[in-house]
Amino acid sequence: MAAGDNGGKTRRVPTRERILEATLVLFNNRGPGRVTTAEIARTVGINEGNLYYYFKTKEALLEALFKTLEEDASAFMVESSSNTTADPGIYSDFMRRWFSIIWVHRYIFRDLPGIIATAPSLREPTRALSMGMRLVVEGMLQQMTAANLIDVPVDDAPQLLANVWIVSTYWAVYLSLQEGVDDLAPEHLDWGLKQVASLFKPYLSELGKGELQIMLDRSFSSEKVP
Amino acid sequence: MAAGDNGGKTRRVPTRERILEATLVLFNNRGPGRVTTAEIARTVGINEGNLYYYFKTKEALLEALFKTLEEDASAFMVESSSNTTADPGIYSDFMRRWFSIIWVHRYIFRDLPGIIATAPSLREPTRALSMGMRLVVEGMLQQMTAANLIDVPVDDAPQLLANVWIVSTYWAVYLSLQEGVDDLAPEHLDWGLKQVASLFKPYLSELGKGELQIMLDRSFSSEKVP
DNA sequence: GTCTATAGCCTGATAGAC
DNA sequence: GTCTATCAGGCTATAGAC
Repeated sequence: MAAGDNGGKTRRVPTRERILEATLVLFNNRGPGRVTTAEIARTVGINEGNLYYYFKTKEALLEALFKTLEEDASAFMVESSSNTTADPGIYSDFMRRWFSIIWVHRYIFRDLPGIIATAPSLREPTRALSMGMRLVVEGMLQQMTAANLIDVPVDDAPQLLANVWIVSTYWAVYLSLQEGVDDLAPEHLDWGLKQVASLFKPYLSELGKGELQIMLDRSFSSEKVP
Repeated sequence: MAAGDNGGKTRRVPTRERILEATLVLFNNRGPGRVTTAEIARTVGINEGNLYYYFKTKEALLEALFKTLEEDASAFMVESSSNTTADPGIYSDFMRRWFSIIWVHRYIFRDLPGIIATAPSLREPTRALSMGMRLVVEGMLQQMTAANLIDVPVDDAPQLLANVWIVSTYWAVYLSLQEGVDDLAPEHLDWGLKQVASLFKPYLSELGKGELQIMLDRSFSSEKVP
């Protein structure tokens, strides 16, 4: 076995990726504004100059991280919109997956105006993401309507869609304030999911209510969330 | 007329107050993290050292500003909970006033975790404020229920209350992203009010729906908002 | 191509002299 | 009430080792 060959035993994670992973954790904990490049380097276990080798600026780091969100989100959107099965369970899965994505990239939503201020290049991409998600939720609503799971008056739909976005992105911040939760743990996803579900609840049919219960019973807490 | 005497013509605003006013504007525009003490001093038209004379640290400035929010909020809470009239219009007024307060102090809610990080002394007060408001909204709900304006199942109430808080504090951030609104103008209050109202809408009685319409018709845009 | 060591530059909060 | 000095810390950059 040659030197440098690891025989498929210890797949060495490339430094670039390790940087992105560590940065994501740090950002999620304290927000980009309160994390220094020195700290990132220290956490990864590399030199600050080496960090510079991969990402010339902090903005470049933010952009690279945002790209991973975009990848997660667009993969998700494609799957969601291509769905045609009649199984009502997909709506539960839909919400749960979207919630996981939000959770993983939650630093973004903590102070969006602040992030855009330091990385103006992210302004349009964030808007596009938000618009895209709105369309997906809209499509989901239409399918649910067709499946007799829900009935939302046309007049109420726009506000409902906006509220879904607001609550699904800001429940984490609310929790940290109201409940005094500092380190948001995966089990709090349950709480957030319930909040978003409650927005739909008044409009659900009996069938829809049963489906909702199924979703809430599959607790996040019992799963491994990355 | 003696020097320094202004003859009651130009009531001189104390420097301390001018600092607080200017800081509020700056914070609302860009968030405390992106406003420097130097800029505050420049805006007020005083020296940075003079600013230091009134507020030893940036944290002290945040605390003083928060106190003004507390004053607004507690005055509001007292009035709200002491109300006993049967006029359904008070619920409209209630929401409109609370919304005004949120608007005036909106910098607080932009990155609450960040603010608490730089001013840990605000941790408990912010929690207390949130809890207090929850109680007030809860009381309002009970009154509305008694007045046959609304009927919220007991199971739904907790989530509804949390969503009211989340949407009423984060609609502004949503707007700046989704609509690309940078400088949030008072007329956007209408939009936010509609969002919060839509949370109650499915639970309203016919009487309640009429009342809701009255509230929305009194547009913020046509008023002077401080 | 990957990484370390170190330094320069700049901003911003604080403090004490006036 | 004002001005200037100090001090810390963060981001960026370069030279050179592996």
